[in-house]
Amino acid sequence: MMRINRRTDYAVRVMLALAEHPYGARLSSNMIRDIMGVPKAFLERIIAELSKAQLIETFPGPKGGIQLSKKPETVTIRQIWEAVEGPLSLSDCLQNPDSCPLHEDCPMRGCWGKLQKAMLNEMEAVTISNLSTQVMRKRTI
Amino acid sequence: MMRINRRTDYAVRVMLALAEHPYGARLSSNMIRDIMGVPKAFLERIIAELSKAQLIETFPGPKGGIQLSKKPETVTIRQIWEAVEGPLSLSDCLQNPDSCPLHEDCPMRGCWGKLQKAMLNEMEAVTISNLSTQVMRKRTI
DNA sequence: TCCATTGTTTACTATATTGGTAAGCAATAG
DNA sequence: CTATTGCTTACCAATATAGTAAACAATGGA
Repeated sequence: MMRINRRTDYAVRVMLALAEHPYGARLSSNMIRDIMGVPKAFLERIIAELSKAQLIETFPGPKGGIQLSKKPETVTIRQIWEAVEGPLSLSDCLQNPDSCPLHEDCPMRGCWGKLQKAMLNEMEAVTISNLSTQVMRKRTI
Repeated sequence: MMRINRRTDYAVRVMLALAEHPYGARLSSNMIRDIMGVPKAFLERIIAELSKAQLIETFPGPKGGIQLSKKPETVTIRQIWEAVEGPLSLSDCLQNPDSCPLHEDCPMRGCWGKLQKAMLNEMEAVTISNLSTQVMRKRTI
């Protein structure tokens, strides 16, 4: 039914929870779980993936936690997406045309290729800073 | 991993096979299977769905088959998508905000809402006529 | 030093979705 | 009447998803 992955959704929530605090603030995974309602064990794996992609820095131990590794204005949805899912590929045919049963004329490639391009453009245009200021604006009205 | 549904892909192929013949031409499901490489039994179910959505007309019996019920310039990818998958909803939160665990401030709604909008715009902009002329152009070069 | 607190890693599991098959039914042209 | 077409339903295997559990590693402070 073409839904957003729960993991991806959670990953954006994590980044957003961080973006809603002053830059450099360090949050524990328990705080994020409480703010964003993400199951603990699942959350920790997602945090590890965001860390591997260098979108966040993590610190173990008491007073440890998680913080953004770059300014929220520079973190796009696409980056978060790729951190947890890898590059978007709506169809095998797109990255590997040879595998396509309809060969080089495949009209599907144009169809899904354009759709994928539109998605990537949109995901690249939105940063977690955009999203968090939207929330702020809503809250102050 | 967010892939295009095989059913949706096949549905577009069916429509495209029809669009590549003169308007009003009637193709049997076996012909479409051969042209587009879609497994027979699966194909027939997809055809039934396209028929229910009134994108095609079907005729049983010898000399029966399938034909477009409207001009290919007026058939968009979005229509085909919705015929086999129902309306796009990247997240429950989008159609039913009350179900959202993060309530009315949910920043995810903005995020995925914009992405969904971009996808729908793109899918609405592309018709099977567009796609089939692209193929034709490619073939004649 | 030891312990509580944090993140890391791996293995496992239940459920849903996906992609597909099989078989029998219904309509119809000749 | 029969061969040819589409229609419907039930079923199945493989995979992906969402999540749990448990053992582990780092580290700051008493």
